[in-house]
Amino acid sequence: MFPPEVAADSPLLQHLNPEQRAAVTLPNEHALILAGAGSGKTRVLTTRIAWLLATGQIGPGNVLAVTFTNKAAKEMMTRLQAMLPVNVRGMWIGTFHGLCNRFLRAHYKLAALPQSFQILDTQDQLSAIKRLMKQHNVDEERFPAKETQWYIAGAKEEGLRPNMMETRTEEDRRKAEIYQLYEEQCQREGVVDFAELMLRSYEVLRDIDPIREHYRRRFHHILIDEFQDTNKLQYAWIKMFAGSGNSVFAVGDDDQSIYAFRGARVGNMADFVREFDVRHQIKLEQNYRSFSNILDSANALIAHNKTRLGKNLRTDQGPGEPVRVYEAPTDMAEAQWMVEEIRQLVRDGTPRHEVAVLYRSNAQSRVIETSLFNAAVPYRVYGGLRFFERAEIKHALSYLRLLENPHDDTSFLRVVNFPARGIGARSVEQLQDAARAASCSLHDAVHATTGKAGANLAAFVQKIDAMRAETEGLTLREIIEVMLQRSGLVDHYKAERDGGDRIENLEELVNAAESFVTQEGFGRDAVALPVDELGTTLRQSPASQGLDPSLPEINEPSPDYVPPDAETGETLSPLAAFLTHAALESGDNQAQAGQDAVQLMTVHAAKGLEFDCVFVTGLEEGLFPSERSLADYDGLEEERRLMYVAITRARQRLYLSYSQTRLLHGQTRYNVKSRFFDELPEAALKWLTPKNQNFGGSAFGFGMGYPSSRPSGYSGGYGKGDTFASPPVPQQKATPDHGLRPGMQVFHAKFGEGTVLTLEGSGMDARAQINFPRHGQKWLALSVAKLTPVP
DNA sequence: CTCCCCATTTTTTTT
DNA sequence: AAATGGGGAG
Repeated sequence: MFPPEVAADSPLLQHLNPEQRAAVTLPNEHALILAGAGSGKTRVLTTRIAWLLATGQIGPGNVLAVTFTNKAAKEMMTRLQAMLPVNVRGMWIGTFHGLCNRFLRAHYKLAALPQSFQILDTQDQLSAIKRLMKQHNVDEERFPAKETQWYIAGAKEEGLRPNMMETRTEEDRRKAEIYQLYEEQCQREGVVDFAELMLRSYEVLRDIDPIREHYRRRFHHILIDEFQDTNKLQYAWIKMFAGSGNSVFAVGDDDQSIYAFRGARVGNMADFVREFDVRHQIKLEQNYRSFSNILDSANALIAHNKTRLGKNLRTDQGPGEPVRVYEAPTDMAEAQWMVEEIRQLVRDGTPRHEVAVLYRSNAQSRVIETSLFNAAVPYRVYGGLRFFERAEIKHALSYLRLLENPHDDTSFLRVVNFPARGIGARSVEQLQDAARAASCSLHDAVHATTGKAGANLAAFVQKIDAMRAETEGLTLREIIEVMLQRSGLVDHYKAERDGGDRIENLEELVNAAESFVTQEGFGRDAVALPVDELGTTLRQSPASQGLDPSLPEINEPSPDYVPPDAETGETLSPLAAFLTHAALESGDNQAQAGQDAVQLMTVHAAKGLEFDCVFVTGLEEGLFPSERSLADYDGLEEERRLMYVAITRARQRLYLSYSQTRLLHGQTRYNVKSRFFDELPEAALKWLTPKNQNFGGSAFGFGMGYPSSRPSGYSGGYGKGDTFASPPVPQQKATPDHGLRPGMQVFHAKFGEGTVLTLEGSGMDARAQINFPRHGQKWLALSVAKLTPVP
């Protein structure tokens, strides 16, 4: 082991600025790195690990690195792998939940879980709660299942068990009681929810001294990404690992804390500094992403927040282009303008995937999609259903889970009558009664049922059991293929009108399993890693750690590798491992990846990403900031941070737009521009409206003058014979009877000749937006204004 | 058991 | 406007 100074010129440190280098080479003490947007946060984190390994200070087994998302974990491993010939697979790098899963599999006995416990995702949890409440006659009016779910998850994230819940009112007592029953049900069925993964691990660490001590001896360095997003339980969990002699390296940005609504506590940063007596705080303020007009806007905006640790981004890049601001009369016009702008960007050479359209809420994507679609601009929407959350996939997974564990009642109920096999609510109810009476699983209770219903149930159970026998010893791929056929899922979807997509997804499931087997090494050459007395994997002896080039190359990092049982060497079946993988990593959102497409997503989803050109849309009071956040001050500050995140996504060009009116919940809402505009530096902005409209020459305003491929022009619906059937095509109202069309020349007594831009409303409410060359753009009520068409 | 109609409800999301 | 969920009818 050599002192850090010796390696000060290490190639690892070459491309780091002084602050980054300082962070990477910090001594073994607790540290907080305040990493602004685009300041090279991931790079510092990964290089820190590489540095610790390369200088021989520690071995791969001594690192615990935690992230929130699988994507971040994977990226960390891939980058680390690129820096050092180290086996990242044996290292504890992963998501909070992934690592907890690994921990619980290793210590499943101490955690009082079956080795092959399965994980309930949010959907599963909700249906488990509904089932439980029904069974115990809980009034769903008084205790909606969703709220109960929220209550339970919230409690667990605070580290609270049912007996620790507040029971001052009758209602509190009832809720705690339901929570208790839920816990018992999960335990009985051998399943855990996401929060339980964390809480259970935490409790094992807290209560079992040798385990805690073992891990404390082992993990010399604990690194946490996105620390500002940790909740109370996650922070407590980290504290369990941080014994004397260990150092916690927390990286975060309080200005990018946008998940308070789901329990994240920015306060953890201050608590960490206080409780760990953190002496090393490093701010990474050098931004490598954006030009200064963009950064100045971000800085000026976020300066309006009162509760900040304080940080200001700077860049060496010049001012760059101004931030462009656009005001549209309607949400459709906003979208139309944006599409035109995007087409121009693409013509000027910007790749489409470098253009992002951000919005506050998912509902806003529809109008934008329509415009993009009508203009035939390829786009990709992030968000919505993920692969493993699709109904047909969940059904398939339920069958697979029943093969693995027949007592998984959630899965049992999901597929007992899917595809339909004559087992209705009544039969299921009877079965549930029988199961409760005998306090056994639904599967085991089937014997007790009688009659025609009983026969159907028996046939179902028999089918599952036969399937289990039949798939014995088969590969994962074969198991899934057999299941798809025997369950009747494929036949069912084949018979369905538009079941084609679903069949495709089911086939995709086979592929997913196949690549899972290859990646995880669950196939032929699965090698059990050596295991120490406590069941944790030890990669190599300390002497050989770190730089051994003879280590085998690993093709793909594996975020959810689980060690085999310490005593028996028993390891998870590929099937059980795959099911865990499916629950922990719900898969990509939408297919059609690879295509060069404009990226549409919420601001939340954009966190951590960057693009050459970014459109932030719908910047209106009530929408962004959202009206639900305006009630309290913290809410507004979080919205502002959200806006900060949005702005800092842009590298070169940033557009901010809003609309005077917007169709929301089927009603036109009139909005004022967002207060955030008042918080941006005027010098960095360029208003495209109203002063600077580009109507000259073409005589067409926004949206007009469409390419000949789409003759219908703006207000798309006026075009007849629309052949673009599938994606979202909004319903357009019938042509109003005032006889005006966008693009028409009209004459007004006072304003003279002008061009009709937009038409709104009908009958007495009909309005037109008209551009008069000498008077600018006007909105006129058609019932009042006297307009004559100019031939 | 299935189908259809009516009523309700709309932030943000990862694991 | 649209999607979801529950209840009632066939």
